[in-house]
Amino acid sequence: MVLKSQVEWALHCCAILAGLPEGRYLSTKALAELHGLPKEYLSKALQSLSQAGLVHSTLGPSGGYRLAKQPEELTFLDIVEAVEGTSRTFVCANIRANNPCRPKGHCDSSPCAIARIMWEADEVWRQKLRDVALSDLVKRLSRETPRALWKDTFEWVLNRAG
Amino acid sequence: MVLKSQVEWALHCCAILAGLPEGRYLSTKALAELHGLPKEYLSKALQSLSQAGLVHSTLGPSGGYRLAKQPEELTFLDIVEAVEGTSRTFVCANIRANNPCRPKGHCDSSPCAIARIMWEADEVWRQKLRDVALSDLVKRLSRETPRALWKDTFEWVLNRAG
DNA sequence: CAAATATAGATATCATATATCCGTAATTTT
DNA sequence: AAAATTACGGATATATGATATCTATATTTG
Ligand code: FES
Ligand code: FES
Repeated sequence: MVLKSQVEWALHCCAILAGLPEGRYLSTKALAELHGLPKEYLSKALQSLSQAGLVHSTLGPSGGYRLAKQPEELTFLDIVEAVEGTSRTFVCANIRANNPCRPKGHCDSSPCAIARIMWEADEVWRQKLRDVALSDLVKRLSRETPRALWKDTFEWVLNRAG
Repeated sequence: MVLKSQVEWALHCCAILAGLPEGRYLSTKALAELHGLPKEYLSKALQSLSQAGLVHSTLGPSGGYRLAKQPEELTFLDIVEAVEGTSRTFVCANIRANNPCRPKGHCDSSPCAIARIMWEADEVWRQKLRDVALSDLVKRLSRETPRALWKDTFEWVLNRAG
């Protein structure tokens, strides 16, 4: 059970877009080059972000993407779910219903205990991701990235931004 | 990103084995019938439990499986990881290394901030599952299952147990 | 008008989950 | 001793989803 690689891509891209000045846009092509990713496929991830309303896009030359909200208001969970979907990691196939001892016509009222426990674990996972804002990530990255690389990247992005 | 259905199967089977009297064994065939599952494939899940040391098996007629530990000492995480594996849900492909602004020969010391955050979420998920013992599940099930069905199932199992 | 862009749909490829089948060794029952 | 039953491992088949590419279209910039 592994998250799609698009999740990593989306997080990196959002971190870059968070550093973009107001009103500027960065294209799929630039984001793909910056991260060494297949442009066409990365495009799918960005479209997911767009459909989820996390980023805003414009067409034409000098078009591309920018964040639709402030980095403080975008959570990890927003980004992960935009790409990965919101469904739970555990699905209850209700195999308890196959018990041959079961009286015929018996109907289960509530979800079973197993599923509830597994879903609680899913929920703490989600809550943890909800507690981290995109701005928190940017802070950490700016602290951990070598100053020169951070500056060069910022300039590279501004150079490519429409 | 969905857990394999074998995870559900393994949890149900362990819950049944937890009710088995000391020294008795229950076969794959019986467990498959009880849950309406394909015997050959369920066998793979049970083999995973066996390899992880969660259950003990014997060969021959009247052979099968029993728990290798007390239900209080078996956690949800033990069972989930035995079937699903212990790898994390987020894998860092280190695409930050593809940044064209990066000085050549630059080497990353620590894991990146994104991966660390995602792994923290994985860890709270695991911790939540570690906090639930198999005995807790059995308690909940005995409370929520209709008394007659609970009793009939227990008898059915004893009837099939070697 | 020409170039660049996002978007959607179609398609291809690959990995994994799901499922079945068979052979072997061990054990119990007859 | 023979026969039946079982766990186990390996091989194989099928279905589903992830990964990746390609094309066509509409929109915007210059
Ligand atoms: S019946 Fe199996 S997890 Fe709900
Ligand atoms: S470099 Fe992308 S998550 Fe680690």
